[in-house]
Amino acid sequence: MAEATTDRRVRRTRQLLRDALMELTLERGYDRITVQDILDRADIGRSTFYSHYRDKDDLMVSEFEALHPAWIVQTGGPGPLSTEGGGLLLEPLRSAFQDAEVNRRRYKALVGRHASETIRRLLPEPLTNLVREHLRARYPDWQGDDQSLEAAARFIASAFLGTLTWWLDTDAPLSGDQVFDICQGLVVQGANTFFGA
Amino acid sequence: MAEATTDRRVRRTRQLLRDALMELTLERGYDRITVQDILDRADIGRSTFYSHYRDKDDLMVSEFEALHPAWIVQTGGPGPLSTEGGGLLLEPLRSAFQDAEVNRRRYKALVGRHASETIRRLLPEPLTNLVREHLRARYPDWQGDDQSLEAAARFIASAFLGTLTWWLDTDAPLSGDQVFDICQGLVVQGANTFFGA
DNA sequence: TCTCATCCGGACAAGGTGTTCGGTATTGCA
DNA sequence: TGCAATACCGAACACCTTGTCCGGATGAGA
Repeated sequence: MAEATTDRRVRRTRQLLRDALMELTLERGYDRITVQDILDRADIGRSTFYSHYRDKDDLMVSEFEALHPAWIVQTGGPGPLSTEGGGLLLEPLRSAFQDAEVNRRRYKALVGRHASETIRRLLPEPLTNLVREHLRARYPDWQGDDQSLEAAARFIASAFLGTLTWWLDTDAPLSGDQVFDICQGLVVQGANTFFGA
Repeated sequence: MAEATTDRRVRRTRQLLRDALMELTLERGYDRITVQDILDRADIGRSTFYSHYRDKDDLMVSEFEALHPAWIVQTGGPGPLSTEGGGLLLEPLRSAFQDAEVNRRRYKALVGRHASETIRRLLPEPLTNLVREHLRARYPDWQGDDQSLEAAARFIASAFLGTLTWWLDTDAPLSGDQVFDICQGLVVQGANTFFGA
């Protein structure tokens, strides 16, 4: 869990393991990798691996947390802080697509179709939370019930996440901004109508 | 693969195995089930299992194909056939939500959060195809490029699928029609704007 | 230089997978 | 009803992967 260490050997070992995991995930997909494969690729002993990580999933989660994309950090925080900066709906999410464009390989290994199921199961909830609070802040006068809000938040979050996944997996010649613009354009009118703004 | 058999023993065996798989999936989640668990629950011999199915995934896929929800059948067919019957956008998808409401347990085991990763990976593509052809038929005059259409189709398909999954996993007191109405309401204006209709 | 943490690597048990085979029971069909 | 074909059983098997343990070697930092 704690990634900050002073010992050079520890940093080296963990870096080698994570690099190997990323490479292998992009080559074969996460679930076709064994711990031994990672060990061979990283040239690290078996017992050493288990002195750092509980299992393959633990290693992947550590890589996921090391990425700390903006939209995950935000959801971990207490406040919504998602309406400031740009008047357009869900504008803060744009940075996620821009970030994904820069670190495309890493994102593909983590969020793509062949990523770890553990990670992919983790993603919807924080993203939905982000969207929900954004909607709450943006449409404060809306009077609908919680279930409808939850459904709408989930709807929008799934849409963005699914599109991000698709974009990472294909070789579509679209920039992160372009993809985000499409997503935003598809949802902004519907949301305004739905929430009566 | 071929589920149609005349022998009563075969039908009985396969039915017992699939029932056991469904029960166990709802109880523990698909990936916490071993083949032996299924065998114990169904009271079927080990060798018998492997004479019918390649592995656990194969059994699950057979259950998935046996369900044949309307929207999967449609995608398998040649034509789009998705604009007829109801003028509203994506109205044909309503039947999927209604179907899911009737067969809630089965859908939850197949599409829910703890369903088989194999199945969950299978779902986006046919659903995206359905949506794409629907959009093509509905906005024939649209002049955009293929990549944008693909992104839009993926966006909408992910949104519906994610919301369906959420709805199945929670105990939200919403009917299938209500959830579908929310989805439809959120996307119809955006799509009309996006496709310039 | 010296102490300590880390790494190695081989061995191990445990658990799951998929196959094989001879014997038994049930089925569909004539 | 009788019979040949087929399906089922269950135990054994080899195989793979996982996670743990150990003594000894090596490298880091003070």
